[in-house]
Amino acid sequence: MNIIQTIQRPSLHAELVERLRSLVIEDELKPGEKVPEKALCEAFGVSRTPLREALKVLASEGLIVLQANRGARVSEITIGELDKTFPIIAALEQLAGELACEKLSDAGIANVEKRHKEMVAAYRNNDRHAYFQANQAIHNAIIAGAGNDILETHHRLLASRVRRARFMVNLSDERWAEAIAEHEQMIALLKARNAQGLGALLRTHMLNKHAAHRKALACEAAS
Amino acid sequence: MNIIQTIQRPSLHAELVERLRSLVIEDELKPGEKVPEKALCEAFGVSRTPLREALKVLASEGLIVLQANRGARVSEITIGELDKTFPIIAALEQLAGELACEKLSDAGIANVEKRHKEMVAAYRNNDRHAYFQANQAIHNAIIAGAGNDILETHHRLLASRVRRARFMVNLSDERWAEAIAEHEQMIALLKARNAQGLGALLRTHMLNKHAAHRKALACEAAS
DNA sequence: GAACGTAATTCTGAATTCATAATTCAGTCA
DNA sequence: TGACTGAATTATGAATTCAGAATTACGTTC
Repeated sequence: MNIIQTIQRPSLHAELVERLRSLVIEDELKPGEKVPEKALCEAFGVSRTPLREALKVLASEGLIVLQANRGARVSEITIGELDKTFPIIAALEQLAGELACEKLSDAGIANVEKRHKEMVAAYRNNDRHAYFQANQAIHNAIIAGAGNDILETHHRLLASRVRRARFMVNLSDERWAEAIAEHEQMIALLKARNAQGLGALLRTHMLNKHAAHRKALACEAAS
Repeated sequence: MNIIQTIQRPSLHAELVERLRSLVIEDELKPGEKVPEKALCEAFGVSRTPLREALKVLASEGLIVLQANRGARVSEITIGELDKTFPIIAALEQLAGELACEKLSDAGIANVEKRHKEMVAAYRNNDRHAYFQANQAIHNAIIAGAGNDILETHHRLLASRVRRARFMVNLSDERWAEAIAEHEQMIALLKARNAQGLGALLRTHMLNKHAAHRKALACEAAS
């Protein structure tokens, strides 16, 4: 009787955590905005209990902040927060890169390379959205390739806080080109199974991304 | 009017998260054990609602696992989990070491050194408990010294999952001596403000600790 | 007309209640 | 005796209710 899979109907609160997280990450709920408890309950067709349970989880992840007796607000993403978060993501990606070099199968590497080609194509077509998607997919594939779900979880938590920043910045063309070049190198190092090299590159790649974001934000603040 | 601090009476659920986390980390609730919802409610004198909210948060941290319609259990800490967690902690401590070298004040370094001397004293007296405390304090001081609260949070989450392993292992005398030597080096590098060096040492220190834990666990499993 | 004080309303945190799923246990039959 | 069935009990997930805090609306006073 191992054929039949166990039926799993996810609990309401787990479902709500996912849905709400998406709302925040996809910028449907904007930073600083109050989380409309009642409206969300009606929208999702659930009572307040599971929704509030979900809010507590999101708060522990740092995506929202709870104010005593004043409900929840979507966390503001400040430059200071970016400065704290990017280096951590960089450190985790370094580790992921080292592990992925050892653990990723040849098929897995081929998959990364395929994504990379999609990304380059998107770059050539000036399609920022597709570029972003492919870029995301590559990083996720490497993280997943590390075969460490705890690492993956923490990376996802941190990345989700920073991802919203993409709504705020427009990266320069130079940085875009530079990023492509770094990705080219990544593929090469991955194919060569150069763990230390890939780890180091992923770290600097992320720190470069951080610098680019900082610069873009400073420009926008000035204008 | 910046003098008066805002009065903060922590919400029940926040309080409960802390208390329950302690119960798990201090091994009052043992891995695999069912979390007795009703009993805890009575013990803390609260209703199920805030307690269950706290359980959801703890579950998202990975300290407990929720089984649909079958309540919560304290997560088992497996060797596989240690293998996944230690490298991540090592990577974060590396980063923390690099940052602390730059940001820690001279007074902060002096504090770390003081803790270190306490630790050596505990080592000489063969007082494992005091040693453990001082060791903990040193690592926490370095993490805090990095001045990155997000890094601190994630480190704490990961460390709490591994800390319970200390109830399972008895480290060898050789490893103990080795750890002391590594700590001596740490102080030296910190004083020299050698960021790269300290970072690298913290990482290998943590990986050595991992290896020691692995070895001790393997011995116990064999016996 | 602006500032303050008070009442009404809304919202939040937590307790309670309710429906349902899981577990336990007694009874039946092989 | 032992395995299976089904009722009784218990525990869980979620809705509802309730008390109290915060916000808003309104009236009063200067």
